[in-house]
Amino acid sequence: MSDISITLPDGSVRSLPEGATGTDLAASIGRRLAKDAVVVEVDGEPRDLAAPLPDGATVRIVTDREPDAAEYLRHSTAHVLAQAVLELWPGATFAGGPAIENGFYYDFELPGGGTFTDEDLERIDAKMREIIAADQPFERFELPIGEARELMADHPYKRVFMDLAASGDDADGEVGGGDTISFYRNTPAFVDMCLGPHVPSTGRLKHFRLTRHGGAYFRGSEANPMLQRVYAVAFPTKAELEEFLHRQEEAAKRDHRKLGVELDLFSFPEEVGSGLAVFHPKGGIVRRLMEDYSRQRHEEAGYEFVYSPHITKADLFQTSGHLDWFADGMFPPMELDPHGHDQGDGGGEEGTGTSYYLKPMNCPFHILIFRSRQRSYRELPLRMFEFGTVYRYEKSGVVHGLTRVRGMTQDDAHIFTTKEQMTDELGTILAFVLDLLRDYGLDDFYLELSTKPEGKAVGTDEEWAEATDALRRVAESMDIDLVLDEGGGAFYGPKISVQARDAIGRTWQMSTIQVDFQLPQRFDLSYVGADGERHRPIMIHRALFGSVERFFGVLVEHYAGAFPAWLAPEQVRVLPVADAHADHAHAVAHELRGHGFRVAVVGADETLGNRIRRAKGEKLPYVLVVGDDDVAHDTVGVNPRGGEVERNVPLQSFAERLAGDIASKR
RNA sequence: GCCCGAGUAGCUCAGUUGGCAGAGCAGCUGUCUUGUAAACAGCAGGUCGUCGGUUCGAUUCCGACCUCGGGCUCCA
Repeated sequence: MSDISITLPDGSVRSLPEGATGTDLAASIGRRLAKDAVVVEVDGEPRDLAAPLPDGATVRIVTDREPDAAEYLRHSTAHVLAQAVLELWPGATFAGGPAIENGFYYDFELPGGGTFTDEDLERIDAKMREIIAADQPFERFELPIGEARELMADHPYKRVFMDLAASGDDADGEVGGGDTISFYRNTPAFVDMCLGPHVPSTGRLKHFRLTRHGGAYFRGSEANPMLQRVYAVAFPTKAELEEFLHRQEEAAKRDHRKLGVELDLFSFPEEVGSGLAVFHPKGGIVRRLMEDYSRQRHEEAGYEFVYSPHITKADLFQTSGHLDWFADGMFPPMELDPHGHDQGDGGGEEGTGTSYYLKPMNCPFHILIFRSRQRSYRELPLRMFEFGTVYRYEKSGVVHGLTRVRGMTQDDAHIFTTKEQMTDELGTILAFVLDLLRDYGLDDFYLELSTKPEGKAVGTDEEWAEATDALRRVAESMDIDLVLDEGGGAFYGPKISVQARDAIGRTWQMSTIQVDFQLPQRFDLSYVGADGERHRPIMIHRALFGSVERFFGVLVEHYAGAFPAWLAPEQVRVLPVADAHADHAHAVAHELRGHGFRVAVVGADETLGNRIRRAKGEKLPYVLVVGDDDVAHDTVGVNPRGGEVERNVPLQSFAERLAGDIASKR
């Protein structure tokens, strides 16, 4: 029997008997390695450890300490989940179950259209741990498609995957492109169709937790049946699992919906309607400061401020294309004078009066402002800015806190440029947007380029390509990661969106910048060029906050409710130790208010300790305590958020410190 | 919109064979006058999400609707 030679990633070569497997290779190197091995990569292709190695291959042994091991562990654990559910619910069938970020899921159809309950998750978890304790092997085998279909006779969704793959569509990644279909058998009763690879046996799988269950359409389409999905998280080590669960708890504490109530910032009165927020006085201060600073920066950057109404006749949205492409996202129209005569202004069938719509976007109004008179190339780029409140009829299941609402205010601008100016202007806009976001405390970004949405877009391929290229060039010049979002553009043009990572690493879509060749055409916009001829301007849509509401919610979570001094509703609270110090406390407050600071005094009706505790709960930047010493020397005791108490601080030096915090936006 | 779950005091939550509704915190009134994260006492506070049904009687059982949470789809 001849030997085979295997090259390891470090370049060394090992000789093994013919037919040797990854397991053999690992064992020949070391016991520890054999124990930790999860799968092997043969010439870059992942394979089971049990598969024979081909002569001359380069082989990397993936252990559970390496980052890419988690995906294999998750996928294998998904099989255990499927086995558990199929055992617990005789007659159940299963669809797909991929590894995802931090874990995996699996979709099932339970007999009689059943659904999972929270208690079911506990039963499934217990069954999974039995399967893992039994240390069942994952045994691979392959069948021709005909036999594969027979094997999966009771599992129609698996057969759909096979049929799709046979017709060249393996978008789900369930089957692979070969002539045969691979399976993994754990027990005589449980076989799952799968590309693999898998860990050698279920005993390798330990650190998972079932987290949620819910409905999910088969293959993600509303046209398909709804299946029952179970989600789980899974990690190679217990420490990583616990770390993840801990991060989840920390994120829950930052939830802006919870903090919005606790800090008295905003609410969603049921009487008003789903997805419609009201801002309370404290939230109002934060919001006004956010908006004021934005206005100031926009003014400095050459934007002009405009205003437009909340409702308009249907014709405007007919011209803009919104009624053709965005009608699902709009509130139904108000029918005015429904029995009157058609005024000839359109917006309804003959004799049915006029329809008015709540506006879902601000762009048509800004276009009308542009078109209100003849424009010269000397005016371009013309930058119009509005805090424009728009209304969108979001489907009932998607409304979520301030991040997904039905009424929102966009910090919306539309820039009209010549074709020649477009790329420069896009670069200026992107730099402006990133700079401003940094002032709001977000400084970790990546960019996403969204291209033409097939089937729901207006305009020619050439126009789309040109606009997309311009955006790509600008994005690439920023030295920030760029990812492609195929088909994610708006109906009128491609876009760059800025994704920001917050204090605990979650990403949020913030600003969008969209190039639009379409609306200028639809509204027949023009300007007079240096040549005396009429030319078509190009329009750029951009919002920096996205919506003020969403941005507000993101900032609450980013700062965990502890706003930096420049945004804090109350920057300083002065606490007299006893009533005798009340006059001094008020004098201190008066002095600080004179500097423009937001200050309150809370008298000595309660113990000092309790008043401190309340102020800390409200996450104020500074609490000042004044007692006998401070009255005598015109000082204050400074208790800063997240810092040590300082005594006998001269009032003036505290004022300078706070002014510094505010100026630096910290 | 679809699948699942939940709505009890301002907040967090108890409340089972269907029989007059509970706690802590917050609020209000007193007392206490305090040097850095919970002083003491008292009072008040609820159409038990809404509407209908079953019942002698419904917070409790049934139905519809509204709102919220999780998931799918969608999205600023």
